[in-house]
Amino acid sequence: MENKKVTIYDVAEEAGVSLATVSRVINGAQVVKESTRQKVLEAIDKLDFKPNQIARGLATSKTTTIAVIFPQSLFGHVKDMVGGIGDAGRLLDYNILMYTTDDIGDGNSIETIIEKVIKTRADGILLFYNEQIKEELELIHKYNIPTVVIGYRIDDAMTCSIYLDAREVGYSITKDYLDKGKTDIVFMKPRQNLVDLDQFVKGMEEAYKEAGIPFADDRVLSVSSHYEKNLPEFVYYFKKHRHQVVFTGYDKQAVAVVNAAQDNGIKIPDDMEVVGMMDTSYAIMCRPALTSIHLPIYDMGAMAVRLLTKMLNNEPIEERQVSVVNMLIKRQTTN
Amino acid sequence: MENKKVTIYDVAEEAGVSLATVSRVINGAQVVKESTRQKVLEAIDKLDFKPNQIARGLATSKTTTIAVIFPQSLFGHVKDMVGGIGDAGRLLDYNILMYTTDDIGDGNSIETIIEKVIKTRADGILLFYNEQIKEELELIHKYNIPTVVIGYRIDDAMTCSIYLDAREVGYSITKDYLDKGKTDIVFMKPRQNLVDLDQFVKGMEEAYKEAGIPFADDRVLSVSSHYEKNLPEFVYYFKKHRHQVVFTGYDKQAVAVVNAAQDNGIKIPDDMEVVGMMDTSYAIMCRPALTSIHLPIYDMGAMAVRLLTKMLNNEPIEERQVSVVNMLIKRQTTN
DNA sequence: TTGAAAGCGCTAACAT
DNA sequence: ATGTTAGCGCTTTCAA
Repeated sequence: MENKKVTIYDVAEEAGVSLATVSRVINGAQVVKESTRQKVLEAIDKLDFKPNQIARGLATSKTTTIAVIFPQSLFGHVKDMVGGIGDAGRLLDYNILMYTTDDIGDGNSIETIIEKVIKTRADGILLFYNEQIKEELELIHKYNIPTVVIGYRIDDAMTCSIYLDAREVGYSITKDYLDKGKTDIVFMKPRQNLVDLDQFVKGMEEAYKEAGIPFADDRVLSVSSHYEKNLPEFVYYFKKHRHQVVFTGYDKQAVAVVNAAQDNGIKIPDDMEVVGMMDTSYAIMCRPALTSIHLPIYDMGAMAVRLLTKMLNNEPIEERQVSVVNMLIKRQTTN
Repeated sequence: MENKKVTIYDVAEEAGVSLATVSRVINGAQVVKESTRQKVLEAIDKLDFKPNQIARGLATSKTTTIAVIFPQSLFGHVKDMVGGIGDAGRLLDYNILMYTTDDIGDGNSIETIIEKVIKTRADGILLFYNEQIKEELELIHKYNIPTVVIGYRIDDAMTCSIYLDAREVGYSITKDYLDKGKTDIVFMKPRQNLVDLDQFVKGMEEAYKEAGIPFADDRVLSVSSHYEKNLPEFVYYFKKHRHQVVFTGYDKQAVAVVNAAQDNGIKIPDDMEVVGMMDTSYAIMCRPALTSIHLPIYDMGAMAVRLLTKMLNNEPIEERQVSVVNMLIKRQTTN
C-alpha cells in the first residue's frame, strides 16, 4: 500500500491495458468493454490510484477550479455564503480557491490578486461587490474568464450577477411606513456593499416623492461600519433626535440603534421602530429582537457557483442577472 | 495586447533566447546575464506573460497550494481566522483551496473530501479540530502530506498543531473564583470544538480538587450550540437554579445566559457573573457587555499557514505544537 | 552564461 | 473496443 506516486501507467500495467484505456475509464467514456472496465477499476483500487488533477489540467486546459475573491471587510456579512459556495462546489465537483483582500497593506492591490488568479488558471471567478469592482472586472476581462458578481447588477457578456434589487426593497418598505402615516424615517447607512445601499436610498426617495413628501438630505446618515463606533455615535445622536422609524444598512447598526435609543429612554418599538438588514444572528440575540430584511445568503453563494459552472460548460442560462428574493422578518423592534 | 495564450516559448522567441533562459529568469536563477535578463523581462512585460502554474506544478510536483478543510459548523467561530489564513497565504505566496464539510448529507464524507484534496496535489493541509479528526489524519498520513491542525494538540511526525491549553485556562479562571469565595460555578458546554472543552472541564475539576471542594457532575451542563435553543433552555433552567458564576463554551451561549437570567430577574453581574468564550462581536453587543476569554483567532490562522509552509520548505521548526495565549477581557458581566 | 532535450501525468486525436 | 502518439507549458539535467 505504498502511496508513492501511482500514475496512470502503473494502473495500465497492472490491468494489462494501455494508458488510454485507463484514461477512458476514469473519464467515464462509454466505449470501454465492461470486462476491461472492471479490470481497470480493480487495478485502480488495488494501487489506490488518484488521478493527478494537475496533469489533467495541463492536458485539457481546464482546472475545474473557481477562484473566489473576498473583501475581508465583507466577511462578516458573507460567512454563510461560504457554506453555499462550498456545498455547491462539492456537488458540482469544482475546487474553490479562496483569495482575500484588504486589511494588510502589503502586495494587496487588486492587480496582484488577479495576477495570482490568472497564474492558477482558474476556470472562473466569483467576485463580491466592492468599491473597485469596475477595475477588477476590466482587468479580468482581458483574460476572458467567466465571472459572477455577487451583490451588484452587472451587465456584460462575460459576467453574470446575483444581487438584491435594493431600490425596490427601499421603496416598498418606505412606502409601507408612509402609508401608515409614519413619515419620519431615517436611514443609518454604513459603508457596506453586499447590498447596494445607494439604490436603497433611491427607493426611499421614490416612495417619499410619490407620497408628495420632500425627502430631506438628513434622512440618510452615513455611519461607521463598526459597532464600537456606532454605539457612542448613536447615543449622542439620540440625545437630540427622535424619529418614528429607523432603517439600517446592517444588523450591527440596528443593534447599536436599539441600545443607544434605550440608553436615551426611547421605547422600542413604541416610540421608535427599528429595522435591520441581512437578518444575521445579531438580530435574534438583540433585545428586543430585531426586525430585519432577510436575504437568502446561503443560496446566493450556491447559485453563484451554479451560474458560473453553467457559463463554464456553455449550458443555456435563462437569467444572467438574478435578482434574489427578500423578506421582512418581523420581530420585536417593529409593531 | 491579445492575451490568448502566451507561453514561455512566445517570450523566448520575442526575447531571442531559449525557453530555458526564460525559465531561469522567472525563477530568479542567479546565473543569467543582466542584459539578457532585461531583454526577457521586457518580452514578458510586452506579451503580458503569466507563467502557467499548472504546467509548473506538473514539472516540479509542487503546487504551492494549501488545502483548508472547514467544518461548516465551526464557521461562525473561525471566520476571523480566514483573514489570517488569507493574508498569510498571500504573503507567503501560497494558494488556498477551501473545502467545507457538513450541512448537506451528500458525498460529504471525509473520505470524499480528502480524496479531492489528494487529487489536487495540494502541498499541505490545514485542518480544524472536529470529532473525526483522528480518522482524517489517518487517511491523510497515507499520502505523506504535511498537516497542521488548529484547535487540538496533535503529536506526530507529519503533523503540527496550534491550540489553546484549555485545561490551564479552565483551571486558572476557576481557581480565581474559588479563591474569591465564589464556589458555585457552572459551565454551559456546547458541542463545539475549536477549543477542547473537555480539557477545560478537567481544569475546572483540578481547581476544585485543589480547593478541597467536590466537583459535582451537575457543574457541567451540555447545551445546544444554537442560541434559539439555548434561550428557552436557559430561561427554564434559571427558574429553578441560581449560581454565582456561569462559564460558557462560546459567547452565543453567554448571551443566552445573560438574557435568560435577566428574564428571571437575576441581576448581572451582582447576583451572577457570566463569562463567555472567544470574545466575538456578540460580546460587545450584548447588554451588559460580556466578559469573555479572548483568543488570537486571526493569528492562529496566520501562524498555521506559516507553520505549514515551514514544514513544506523543510525550514527548522522550533515548536511543533504551539499553545496560544489567551486573555480574559473583562466587561460588564463580571465584577 | 546559454541551449537542447527529456520528462512531469494526463488527454485526445488518429490508427487499428 | 483498444493502442499509439503527440502534445499541454513548464523545469531541470546535461552539454556546449
